[in-house]
Amino acid sequence: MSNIRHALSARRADDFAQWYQEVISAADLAEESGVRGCMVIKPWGYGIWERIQRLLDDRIKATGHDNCYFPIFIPLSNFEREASHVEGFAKEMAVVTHHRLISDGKGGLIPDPEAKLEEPLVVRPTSETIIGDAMARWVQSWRDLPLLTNQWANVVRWEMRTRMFLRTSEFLWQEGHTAHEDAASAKEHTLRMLEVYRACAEDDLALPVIAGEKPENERFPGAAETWSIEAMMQDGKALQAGTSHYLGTNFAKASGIQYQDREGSQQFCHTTSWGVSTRLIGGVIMVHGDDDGLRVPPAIAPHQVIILPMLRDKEGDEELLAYCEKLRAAIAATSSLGEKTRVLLDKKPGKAAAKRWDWVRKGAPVILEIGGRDMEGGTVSLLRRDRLWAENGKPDFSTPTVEDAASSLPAMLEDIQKSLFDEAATRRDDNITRGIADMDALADFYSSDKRYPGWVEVQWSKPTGAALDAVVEKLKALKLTVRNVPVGGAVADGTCIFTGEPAVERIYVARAY
RNA sequence: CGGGGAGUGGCGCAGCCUGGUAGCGCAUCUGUUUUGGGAACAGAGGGUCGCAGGUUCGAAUCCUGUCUCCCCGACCA
Repeated sequence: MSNIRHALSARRADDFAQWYQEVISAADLAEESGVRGCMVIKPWGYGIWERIQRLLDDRIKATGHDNCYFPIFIPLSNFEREASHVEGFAKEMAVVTHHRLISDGKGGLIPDPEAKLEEPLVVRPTSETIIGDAMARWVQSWRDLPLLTNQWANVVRWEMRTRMFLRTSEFLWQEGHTAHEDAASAKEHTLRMLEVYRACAEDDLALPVIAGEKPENERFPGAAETWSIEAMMQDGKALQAGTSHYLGTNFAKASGIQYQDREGSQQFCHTTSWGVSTRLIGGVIMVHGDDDGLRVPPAIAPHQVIILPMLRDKEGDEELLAYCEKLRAAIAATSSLGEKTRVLLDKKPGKAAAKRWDWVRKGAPVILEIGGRDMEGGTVSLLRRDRLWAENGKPDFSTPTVEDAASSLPAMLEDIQKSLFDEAATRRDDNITRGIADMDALADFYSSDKRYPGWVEVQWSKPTGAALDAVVEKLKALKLTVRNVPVGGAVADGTCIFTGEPAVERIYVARAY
């Protein structure tokens, strides 16, 4: 429909990167801060994060974890303990070296040379080492295990190239840290939390994901196994939306997390860690956004229903507002998706028709416009954000009675939640290609189209070490990466696309964020 | 961190080459007329041109440095 007047100026199909940025500003999610790589998360964006937090926190607590809070500063000597961890993060650390400023004599301030810290503090890029320190104190006996903790925090990684929500120098996340008696129980827990992430992504954020194990070269620094959930964006690229790590005894040995077992001998714990971040919001944008802005899945929408009275600055406005308030209360008394329906009566001055587009861009799931004639007829003008346009190229309003609107909203919100997921899942499934059996075909596939053709499932022999490095190089030439080996994926029955050896498993390769 | 591009009222831009202390559109405010739908007209407010130095009688404009953003690359749970 070329006659549709969209709410954004950028089009997904023309310039996905520019469109992404326009959604963030048009939906009022976040803005630049003036500090490199750091953003201000605005109320609508932060409200979405709070919803994600609430729902995920419930899931984390339901699996037996307690929340804690650890310091943002980690003593350098503490951070140094795990060698591969250091190697992985050393290049992107913020370091605190002074604790006082003095005048530079020119009206400015400089760190006081007299106030240099004896031991620098690093700003946490993740908290394995400092939490490991605590675990070493907290765990004495097998009776203390498993130790299941989580924290909600900010972390800092000095990234070379940043993008709002997807990769920022400072970001908000949740990091779970657990200690277990043995490898089997720690691995089991790693997968349990991966499943929690899958459920949260799919059921709460309506993001279809593929859960699986990352290849050796993509492991978290210091991990024995890294698992991820991967989501497909509308440009066909993959986004790692969450990770869960089995850390073996690497951090236990580095931090001295030991316990006395049932036989009375000292054992090292097997630990896990897992996290998801504000990057999820970037995923929601790139999966559910359209040419009119964001579409927020109802489960994570700060406001699910917006009531817009068509005020005219005349007598009658008060009566209209009272009518709207009554409807607001009726909707607020209903439950949707297992919680009280979140409805906002937007009384802000201004024309309803103009305010409507602000809420369209923000992606509120349902907008109810109510004018004098609606009030007389006992109806509302209802707009579903997931089905915005009618055949005639105009907003597709329906006009149920107020009673029907209020009573049908819970089911409608559930339907929107489901339809956003189904739309994304269909798109993902349509863009996974199978049956490519050699590198030439793979290269052709990814060079045949200007747009990203999505993901490809290939079979491989699971090379390690130098052989894996060679595979990574081959893929890199095509700007591709191995995403993961899906949990419960079909068994291999062919030869490795990279080495020609018998394949042992099927993997997804894709371009990625 | 390398290559390229850009920073001028809230947003999007022109002006810069050929120095003479800012302009357009949208938005905002006021008024009028309208209004079942992303209003029209008129008027008004708002910017020391990212920041710091330098050249000059005079700098948005020229020079140097620096910060931030965007794209590509390298890097990256």
